Order: sequence, then structure tokens, then C-alpha cells
Amino acid sequence: MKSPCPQHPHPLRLIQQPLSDLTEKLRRGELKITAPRQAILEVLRRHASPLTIKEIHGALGKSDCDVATIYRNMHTLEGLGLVRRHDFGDGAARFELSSDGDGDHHHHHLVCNQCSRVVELDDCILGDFEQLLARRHGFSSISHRMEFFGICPGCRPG
Amino acid sequence: MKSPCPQHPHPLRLIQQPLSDLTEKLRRGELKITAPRQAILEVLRRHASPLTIKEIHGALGKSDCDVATIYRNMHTLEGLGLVRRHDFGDGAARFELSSDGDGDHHHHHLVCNQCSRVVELDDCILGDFEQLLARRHGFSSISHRMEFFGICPGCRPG
DNA sequence: CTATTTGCAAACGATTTGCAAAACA
DNA sequence: TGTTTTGCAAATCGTTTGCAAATAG
Repeated sequence: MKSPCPQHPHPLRLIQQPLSDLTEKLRRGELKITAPRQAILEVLRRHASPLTIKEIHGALGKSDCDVATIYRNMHTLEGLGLVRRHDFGDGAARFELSSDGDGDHHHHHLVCNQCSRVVELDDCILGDFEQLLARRHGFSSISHRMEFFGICPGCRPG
Repeated sequence: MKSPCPQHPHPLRLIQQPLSDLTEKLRRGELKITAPRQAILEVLRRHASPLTIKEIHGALGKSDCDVATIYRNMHTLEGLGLVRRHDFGDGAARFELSSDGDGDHHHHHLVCNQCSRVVELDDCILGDFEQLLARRHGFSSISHRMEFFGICPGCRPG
């Protein structure tokens, strides 16, 4: 059972995982190291919050590859556990690099309804809550999807 | 600040709001009482868990109306607070009748990954959690989207 | 009678897929 | 060289929209 949240905030931070680790994982996963693949991972690596396919595609400079390729790769990488998918409810999936070697660790987001700024949240409480649900309703293998929305300090009027 | 959950489960139950109430609300909302509208509300009224547009359309018998009409009506009814929209992450929005006169009361679901059975959950804890987020990150007007998934007792192997 | 609502078909955006050409190992 | 991956275009799925005809009040 998880312990409660540490009381420190979890500000935006750049994911600083070396690319070599990623390519190593790619190798283990029996994937080929292609140009589009590397470019996509590079784009994800330099962004702290989840990106849509369109955003990834836009961020790919000259090595511009087809959106279909990005879609296919996101599936592959998600399956490999290298990438995590998020759903902010606006119809476009968002993807971010998994933190290094985090097997089951997932987290959620706090999204500004006005400027779409994204704050990464430590995961907490929910572990206990899931156990409660399991007990109360007899479910097993419980997981959840959840995101928070609001108005961030910068967007607050006056 | 909300108090913790009562310790009783919240099993599937049929929403038993009389249709007259609904039509009254419709009148207040300056809506016309049309055949498709009544049929759609009737379908929702007799189901305890959220339905997709396709499911609603399928459930409409002879009074079969166009899906576009259902989409338009769900928007209208959602705006009126008569219907609540849910997102289970499978790409299709789901709708259910709001409980009678519940202004701000929203709740979430526990969905079986195998048979798609849906358990309605009492909302709890989250109110406090949202306040915590507001304090910690300076956000205001915080809301959330969240659903739980798992394997229900009936689907559990052996 | 007049504003609202409907049906139909076309438009849409995100995502998926078939297939032949290109690229990795 | 043999398998994986890509680009491209077409297909799909949920949803939205324009417009003229139908309808509620």
C-alpha cells in the first residue's frame, strides 16, 4: 500500500534521460533504430509535458516523417513501456516518455483550462483508493484514468 | 469541504425519476417537447449506466431518429444539466440522466475491462484532494475527470 | 405563423490500415 | 537478403455542420 504524498510540489521539469538508454531499450525490444524513431524520441525527451501527435509532428524539423509513422511508433513504444499515453478529454491522445525504469509508476496532470499549461502531479492516495474499491465491489486488477483541470495562477483574473 | 464516503456500497440501481419532471424542466428551459427528445430521455431513464450515442440510437425503437439529432440533443441536455457526459477512454462519449436536481453532484464509474459492466461510485475524497491541489499549485476552479477500470467479480477466472 | 428542431448528406479531425517501396540488421 | 518500417493514400470512427423540410407552441 502506498504512503501518502510527500508535501513538496512537483514543478515542471525536463526529463533528462540520456538517449543512449532509450536506444538500448530499443535494442532489447528487438526494434530497429530508424531515423523517425530517434527523432520522435528526441522530441519527447526535450518536452516535460505530454504531446499530441500533431505537436510531435510539428516539432520534428527536417526529419519530418509521416503522422502515420508517429501513430505506429507511439503504439509500439507504449507497448514497450517507453512511452505513456494520456487523455485530457479533448479528443487527442497525448504522449510522454516514461520516467527511467518506472515499471508501474504512473502519474496524472493538472491542466489549465485557459492556457493549457500542464503541471505534473505526484501520484498518491489513489493506490489506497483502488484497494478500497477492490474490497467494496469485488473487482480486481483495478486501474484508473484521471486528470484535473482548473485555472492556473497565471490565468487568474485580477 | 466534503465529508468522507458513507461506508455502504452503491450498487447498480435504476434511475426512477418520473418523466413529468423532465418535461417540466424542458419547458423551463424553453425547449420544445419533440418526439425524438422524449424517446431519447425515455431510453436514458430506463438505463442505470451511461450510454453511447450508438447505444441510445439502437435502443430507440420505431421512433428511430437520426444520430445527428441525438448528438444535438445531448449537447442541449448537457447544457441544461439534465444529462451528464462521461468519458471511458474508448473514444465514444457516454451519457446518463443527472440524478434529480443534483446541482454539483457528479460521480464516477468502475468499469469491468472484460464485460464492460459499470458500477456507479459515490463521489468522495476528491473534493478534499482538489482543495489540496488548489493550495499547492495555485490553481482555482479545479475539476477532474476520472474513471476506474478492473475485472469484476463475475469475470474473475476460477 | 415563426422560431426551433429534424433528417440527410457532406465535412471533419483523430486514428488506422493496405500496400509497395525503402531501410535496418 | 530477409524482415521491419516507412510513406502515401484511402478507409474508419465518432462527431459536427449546412440547409431545406417538418414541427411545436
